Amino acid sequence: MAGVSPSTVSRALKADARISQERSQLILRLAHEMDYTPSLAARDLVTQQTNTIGLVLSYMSDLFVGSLVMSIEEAAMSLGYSVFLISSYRDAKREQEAVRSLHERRTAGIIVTGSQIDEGYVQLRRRYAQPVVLINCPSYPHSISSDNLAGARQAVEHLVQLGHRQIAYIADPRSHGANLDRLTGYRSVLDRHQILIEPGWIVEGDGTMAGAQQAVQQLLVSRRRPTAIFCFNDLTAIAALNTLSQAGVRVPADCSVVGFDDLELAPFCCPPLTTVRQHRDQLGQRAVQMLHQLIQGQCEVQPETLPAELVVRKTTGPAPAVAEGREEVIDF
Amino acid sequence: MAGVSPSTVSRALKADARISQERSQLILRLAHEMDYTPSLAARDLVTQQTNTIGLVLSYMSDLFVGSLVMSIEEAAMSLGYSVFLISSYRDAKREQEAVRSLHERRTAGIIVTGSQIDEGYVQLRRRYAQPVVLINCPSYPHSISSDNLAGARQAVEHLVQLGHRQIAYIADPRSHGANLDRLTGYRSVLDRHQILIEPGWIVEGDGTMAGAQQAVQQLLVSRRRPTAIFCFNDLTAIAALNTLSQAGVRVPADCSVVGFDDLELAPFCCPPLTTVRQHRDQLGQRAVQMLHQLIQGQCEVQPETLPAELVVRKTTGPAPAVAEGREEVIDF
DNA sequence: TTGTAGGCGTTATCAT
DNA sequence: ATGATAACGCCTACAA
Repeated sequence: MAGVSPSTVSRALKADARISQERSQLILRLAHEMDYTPSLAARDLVTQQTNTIGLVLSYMSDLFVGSLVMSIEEAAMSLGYSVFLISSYRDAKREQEAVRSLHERRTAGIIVTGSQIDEGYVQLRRRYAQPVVLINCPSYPHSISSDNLAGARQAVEHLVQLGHRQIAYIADPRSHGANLDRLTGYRSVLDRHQILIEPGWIVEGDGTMAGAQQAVQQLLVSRRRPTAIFCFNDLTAIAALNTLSQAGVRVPADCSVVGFDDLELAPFCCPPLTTVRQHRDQLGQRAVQMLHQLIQGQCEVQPETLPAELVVRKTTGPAPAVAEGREEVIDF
Repeated sequence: MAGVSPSTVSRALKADARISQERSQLILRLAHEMDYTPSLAARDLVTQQTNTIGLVLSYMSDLFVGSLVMSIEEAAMSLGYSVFLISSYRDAKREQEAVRSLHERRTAGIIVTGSQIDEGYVQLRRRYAQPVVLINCPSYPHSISSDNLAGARQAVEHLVQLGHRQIAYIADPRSHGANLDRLTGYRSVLDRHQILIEPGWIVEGDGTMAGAQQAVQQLLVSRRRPTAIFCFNDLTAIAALNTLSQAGVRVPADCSVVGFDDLELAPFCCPPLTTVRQHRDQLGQRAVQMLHQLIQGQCEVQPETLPAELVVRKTTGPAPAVAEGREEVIDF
């Protein structure tokens, strides 16, 4: 159309140095007029590189994941990558299918969050050429995680310091890695203080808020009601807040509640939620940086753990002074 | 590797009929052993079609968007499409850049939600070959929208029926389309009932919860406090609930609150939130179906509007009996 | 049932 | 500074 060879057009479009001004101008103008856009597929094919990274995540509608994705997108963009997202719905099959399809797309590398496979990637790593970085799976060599253990410890220690001895934990079985660490942190603090955990005080939701609600209801009908609840995450805590309120249990006067994540929502709960902050922006940023290093062939990257810290707001307070000793006799 | 021609391998991999069993088996086995995965870029290039649709959205961390994306992904998958997501951050420049990059990727079609360009796509449509479907922009010929107008009317009518005469609206200027419709619905109901809207009763947030909080604070210091607040969306309503509670205003005794969206979160607010339900699953599903029709060359698609209905929970109640007549004299 | 040949749209290499 | 040529990895006729 411009009466020049494809090579010349190619050079004009990518602002190659060795091309005359006038030709370049002409070609650029024509390209604009006819709305010509080069085909990425063709370019990727000959270049043998897609500047795209794959991101596998659990659910799109998860607030934690949502802001994580934003930080990943931003970091990726600043390094010149596009991001291709796939949801796994916390299903191992779908997760593997997602990774396979990213392999098909020849993405430069993959970030996985909320994995159901976890260490399984050490094997996938050999089969597939693309490097993989996991978020919140510290046992994997290439991973970035929040310090779930320390975060949970701070939360529970805070409750113990407030005088609580009857502390429950609402788990999320779907997030086994993070869940296990938080549970371990919970247990370790209570152990250290020689506080017994009643069997019925560790309850499980199903991942939904309705599930969390049911878990709280179990707690409410248990023989000894806990005076404090440590929740796997903020959404669980919000469900707890609501359920307690419906049951006439005042927070924090009758029962304290602690969440995990520190979503944007947390300060706007009623009352504002005490929770453990995860630095989602740094998690995403470091994950992309690590992946970038791996893509560039640097193999000596170390797994990283980012601090998680307690943010005290209004859902935690002193333990209510109930007849505790007597009840203990009844229970055991 | 199998000692056969590329065509044979190609046929085996896509289960072509005309190939012998044994060869096919062999090839499939070898392919599996050496972890061979065909290159999508090469296939797309020769096939001249990517079975991928592009999805441009405002923010990943928006709960409304999140569940919309899930329904879109699901519908797309069932029709054999992959989905490529890009965030626009409600910025017109980034939105256009997103569309350009999807054009580069030769996606089969594009869905846009939270557009800042809106009707601008009627022009883009000619320049780019890919069909575009907009969500919540009823003025565009190819669009699926919730009935924002009717939804807002139901919400405000509900408040009027409860005796409220001093009703405020918290707007979100970033979502101009939907915001305008909801504002219009709000106005029309009050007009019909010949209820005057105090100038200070239409306030704007900045899209964040903190912004919504400030908007509510403006309302609280206004000369005549509203007895009810209609919020642009649920997150705004949650911020309102919190701010009112902090200020010692009881909901719904002193002030009623209505949201919009009916997020999963809504029933778990304190108190559970009265809101207008948008059928996000249907929005997404219909959007994909419409796009699919356009991709297949059917041009006679009509814009669609999906019903939005009020869900009454616990944040709305009878208007408090204050000395209203007297104050009116003071104010005017 | 299988192989051969051509081409998808781009870039890289080598000439000119 | 520009053009010709080959190649990227795959698919689709067409021929055998």
